[in-house]
Amino acid sequence: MSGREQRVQVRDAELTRKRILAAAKVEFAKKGLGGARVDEIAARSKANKRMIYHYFGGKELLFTAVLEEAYTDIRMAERELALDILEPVDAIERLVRFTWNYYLANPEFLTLVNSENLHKGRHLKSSKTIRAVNQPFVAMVKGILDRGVASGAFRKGIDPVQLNITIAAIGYYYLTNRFTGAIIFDRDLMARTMLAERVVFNVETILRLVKARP
Amino acid sequence: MSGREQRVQVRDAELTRKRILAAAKVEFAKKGLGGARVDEIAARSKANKRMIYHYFGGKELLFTAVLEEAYTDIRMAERELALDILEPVDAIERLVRFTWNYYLANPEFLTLVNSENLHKGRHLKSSKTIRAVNQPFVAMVKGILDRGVASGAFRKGIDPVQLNITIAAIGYYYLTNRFTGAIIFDRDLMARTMLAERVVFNVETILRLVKARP
DNA sequence: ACACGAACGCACTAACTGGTTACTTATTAG
DNA sequence: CTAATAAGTAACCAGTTAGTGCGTTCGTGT
Repeated sequence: MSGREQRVQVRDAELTRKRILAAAKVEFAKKGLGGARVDEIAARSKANKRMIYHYFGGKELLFTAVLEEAYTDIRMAERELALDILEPVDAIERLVRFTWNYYLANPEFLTLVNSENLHKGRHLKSSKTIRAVNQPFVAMVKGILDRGVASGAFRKGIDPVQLNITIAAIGYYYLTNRFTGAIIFDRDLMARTMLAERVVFNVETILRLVKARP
Repeated sequence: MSGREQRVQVRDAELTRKRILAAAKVEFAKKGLGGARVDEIAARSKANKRMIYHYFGGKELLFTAVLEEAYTDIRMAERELALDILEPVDAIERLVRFTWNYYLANPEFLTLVNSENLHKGRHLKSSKTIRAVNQPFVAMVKGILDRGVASGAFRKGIDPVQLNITIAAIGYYYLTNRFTGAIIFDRDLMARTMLAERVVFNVETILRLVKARP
């Protein structure tokens, strides 16, 4: 029982960077870019504030890094769905369910995207990562749509961009606006039954939109 | 030409209050609750900062007042649509178009709602105004749906709350996330042709969802 | 063993920021 | 006309807040 039982200080640049990024994601998601506090991120990550400037260069650059990571994560998860080997109808339904579940499990993603749009996309405008990571996804949805049209399952002339936006919209809006929604509709929108009802409704909405025969 | 050509100081409590409220709406919509600055609101409204505390009691209470006004405005506009005297199908289409146009013409509404949801609906939770102003609207959409089912135009079993949310969602998401959207889809989502395409798509989405026969 | 760069931490600051105090000026009831 | 009240202002304050200067400690290549 010697005196020095203090935590042995281990230096790990990559780990510290990751701790800061994780703490920043939580803080930015909870308070927005304007409301987030650099000191709070430092405290939460158990890193010194000085390290934030060392690794990221400032609050705005840290925010950019958080956004890039968030988009990379969702697109990586989507890639694992392997939608390109499914029947078109199944692929679309799976994408609708996945999108819903991802938003439900990662609500920070929604507030981060909202924050970035409040700031007119300024942080991602020049990001190579974002474009690189999103293009394959958009192309894949177009692929599903084309296969569906070819097989006669889907009707012609659907813009893949509009479809993509709509699939995201019906899940995203319900969840980001769940607080004002609960007040306006006087219901607990996060109750199990309501959530279950919503996915079914969303799948129905999208399938009715794309299917050739109802 | 006597010396005192200075602006004759006119005192008008109601006008000052309105100027503050209008300036606050702009500032909160642009920067969010956390990013908005009380001094900026004072400057923009050409009122003394002290007046903000005099009329509203503080930043958060001012934010609450802005939100209440924003919701009152949209519901007032909706009431003027007189949807209850239209054929169900026309009423729904008109509502979809109105919602889209309102969001397009009043983008502050979108960011204000986003901001309030970032703060978990804390400012509107106890607001009587919000509930009072929204309930007739929700009831009216339910009315349209019931009439449509009765006439055989709409299919049975559609939850009016889910429909309401969906109509808002497909317009709202496209517009609030237009900046990240433009980056991801590499298109100007605000171009005339894209906007026109979107309303058509939205009407199509909702009509396919509610109609009994396609 | 040792030197050197990278990781880390303390303490500070200049500019803010929400809110207030103390005071002046216009309006109006009687 | 005047006293009371409400509208309006300037200056200020205490607490934050993003960002830094500078010194210390650790790990590693030689």
